[in-house]
Amino acid sequence: MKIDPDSPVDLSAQIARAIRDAIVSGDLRVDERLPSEAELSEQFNVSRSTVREALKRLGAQSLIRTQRGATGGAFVNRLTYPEAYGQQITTATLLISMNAVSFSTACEARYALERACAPMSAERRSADHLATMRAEAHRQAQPGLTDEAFCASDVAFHRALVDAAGNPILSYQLAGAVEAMQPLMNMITFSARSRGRIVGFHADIADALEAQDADETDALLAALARYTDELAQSVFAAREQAKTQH
Amino acid sequence: MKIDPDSPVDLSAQIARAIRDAIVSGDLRVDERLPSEAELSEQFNVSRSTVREALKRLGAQSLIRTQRGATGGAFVNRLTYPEAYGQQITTATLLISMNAVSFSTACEARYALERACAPMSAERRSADHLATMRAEAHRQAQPGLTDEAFCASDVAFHRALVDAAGNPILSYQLAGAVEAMQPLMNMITFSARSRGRIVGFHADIADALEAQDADETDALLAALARYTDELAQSVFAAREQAKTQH
DNA sequence: CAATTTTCATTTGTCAGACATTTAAAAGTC
DNA sequence: GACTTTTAAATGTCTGACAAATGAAAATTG
Repeated sequence: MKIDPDSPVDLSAQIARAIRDAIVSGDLRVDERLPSEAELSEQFNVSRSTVREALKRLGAQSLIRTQRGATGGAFVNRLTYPEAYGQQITTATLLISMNAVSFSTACEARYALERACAPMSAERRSADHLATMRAEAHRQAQPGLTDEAFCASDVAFHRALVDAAGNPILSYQLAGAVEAMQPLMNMITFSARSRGRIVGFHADIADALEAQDADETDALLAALARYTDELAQSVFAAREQAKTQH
Repeated sequence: MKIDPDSPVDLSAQIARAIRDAIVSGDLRVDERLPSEAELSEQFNVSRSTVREALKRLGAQSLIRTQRGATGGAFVNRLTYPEAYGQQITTATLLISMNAVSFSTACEARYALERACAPMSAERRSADHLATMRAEAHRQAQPGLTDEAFCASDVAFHRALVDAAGNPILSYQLAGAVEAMQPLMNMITFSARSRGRIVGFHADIADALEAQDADETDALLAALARYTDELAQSVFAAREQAKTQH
């Protein structure tokens, strides 16, 4: 762990890097306690504040957790799936919103990834996953649902579909793609008719999964992808026209 | 932006949260300058060190960047694709290494996702992508290549395949899946014979993409997935046997 | 002796004030 | 006008202090 005080890079960034490397390389094991802030500041020959700033950086990436008190300190954190999901979702959401990603691009990516799960989901789907999907489809058919609630239920449906594949790495990867679409989906107002179509797709997908029919599931997802994109395009076009007339 | 000094949550975490929310909600726009540390410490009624720790947290997530000097300060950072790739890769790598994810699970996820790209890659592949893939396949055939170099080239090949789909969101999502596999792949020693098979697959995939044959590409990727997993299983089994004999 | 309470040392969280360094704009100089 | 110097503002770092949490050891009590 070498630190260069004359580097143009902040000391706290260098220290964070050194500790991160130690974690990634396995030098520091999960749940192992790091030296106290005072010890670290002595080791690296910097002030305690600088060490603290480095530790905050690592904490923000869920690489460490800290605990106060006598036996407290900073511990190497086991990155859990929920934590990784969360990071994945915020990153993907920001990436999309800050880079003017088009609806079509995001939609294409999302459904391509979902279709990658379809064969495994069809093979391994449990009764639990099917029940969740049917419950969400039922919720979506309720009248008086706000667009936000409809989209949230849509996300829940698709997450169940992905989770049904029984591969946690896939679920983690897909979490970002599915959830990050929600802000874009929320831009659309769904008519009763379009909601009806989507719910129909969802019911058919649940049926296909129950029948363990991978090809049918894939075809339905492809059709749903096409319909979603067409719907969005027509909504955007209508909005554009209203603007020019106005 | 409300801060509660009596909350069990650290003040710096609360402040980071408040600023992050302002960024995500669009209250703070890209490249907009945040108030100076002194101003923030007055606004939130905390010391400058606490504000600084909050800013370091945000910096670690690439949400802000800081600049020294008269016109310096903290600015809302536009999350670029390379930055997002990097975060995605470290998170995915740590998730796999810290949670004892099996080779089979990671391999299945990776190839399922890659196959999701295949139809688009076949349709849109450019001469550039094909050239990259052929160059990497050629490199992989060179004798005397270390296992690490072989794996690195393998990653480069597959990233070109993914990038050929021409969907940046897909590329971003797949970066994690492909790169995070590398440490696992590095655990395998590739015999000349198995390298030959893999290079053969790569050449065939490049051919199929050039011919814009999506079905053939998909079939080859599926076969490569199967071969990779079998290879890993036999390597692990051999190692296990050697251990018990020893 | 066992259970409870108290004390205490350790560690992180926060604060205040100082100085160093960087940077661009303003002021001065030729 | 072009160049140099000064200056002000901002982040980066350091020092020293106190608050708060927390578990372990010590003291107390029944």
